[in-house]
Amino acid sequence: MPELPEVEVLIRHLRPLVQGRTIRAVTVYRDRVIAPSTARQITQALRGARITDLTRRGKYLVFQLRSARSGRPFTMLGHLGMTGRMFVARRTRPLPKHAAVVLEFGRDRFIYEDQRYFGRLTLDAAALERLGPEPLSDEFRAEDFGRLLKSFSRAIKVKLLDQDLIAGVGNIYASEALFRARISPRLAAHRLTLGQVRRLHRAIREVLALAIRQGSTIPLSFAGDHRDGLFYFGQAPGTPDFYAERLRVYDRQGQPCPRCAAPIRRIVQAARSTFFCPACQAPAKRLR
DNA sequence: CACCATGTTCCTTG
DNA sequence: CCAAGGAACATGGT
Repeated sequence: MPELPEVEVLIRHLRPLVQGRTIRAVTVYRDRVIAPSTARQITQALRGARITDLTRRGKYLVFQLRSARSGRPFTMLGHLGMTGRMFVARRTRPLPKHAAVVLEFGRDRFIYEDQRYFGRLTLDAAALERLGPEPLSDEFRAEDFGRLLKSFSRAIKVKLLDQDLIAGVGNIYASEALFRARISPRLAAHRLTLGQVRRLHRAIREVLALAIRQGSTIPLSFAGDHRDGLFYFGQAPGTPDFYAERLRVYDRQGQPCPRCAAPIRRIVQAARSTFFCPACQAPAKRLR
């Protein structure tokens, strides 16, 4: 679920459900996800506070709140890690097994659930300061991107995952963007030509924008019983797997490349899988 | 038992 | 301080 497009689709669904709501009580079931905040701190700050807005930055969810006591605005940062989910449900529904934090609104409540607890819901918003440009905004420019890439010898695929360089690209869309740009994932970042940088810059934007569009259009599943319409929860049961279908190379090793029919390959880079077409994304020939 | 998983952070080494 | 490379985090699926 959680790369930039999935988080974007999530906040679009969630914003109208949380905006204007007052938090009556807070329960922290797993301290690790609120670090470095403490349960005491978070409970204190959130009780009585009102959620004024919910936005996205990279893969982070940015909750804007207003304190009950001081009237001051403050920020809470959410991240889904690998397996996190955030949704609003009736208070009467049973909590998921891996509920990490619950915010009570009254009849409804906001639930952050995370099987592996790699995600976050914290008052520490420092992580935002390090993030690179937002890829779908004007601050992401091919010239800057190319200049940045000049200082790294690591493979371009690995650098696409570096949130300091560009915010929001993860393991799936890194492979997808490189495929679209016809660039080898193994090419050293500082060796990209200006033309390749331009193609990659464009491909990143296209891949992410397309995923948001499709994520907003495909039949989504709402809530645990798939009926009460309260939250985004992946795709509806019984519908085709558009999520996998729309990906051209990710998790498709051995299948024919959609462009040239050569078998897609899987390699490991920085301990993560990379998928690519060895023919379409061949490294440039060395002259000698 | 083995390996794999949409992510980030921390540690060591150079 | 910078960059590379790897392990660690925690749980579950195959």
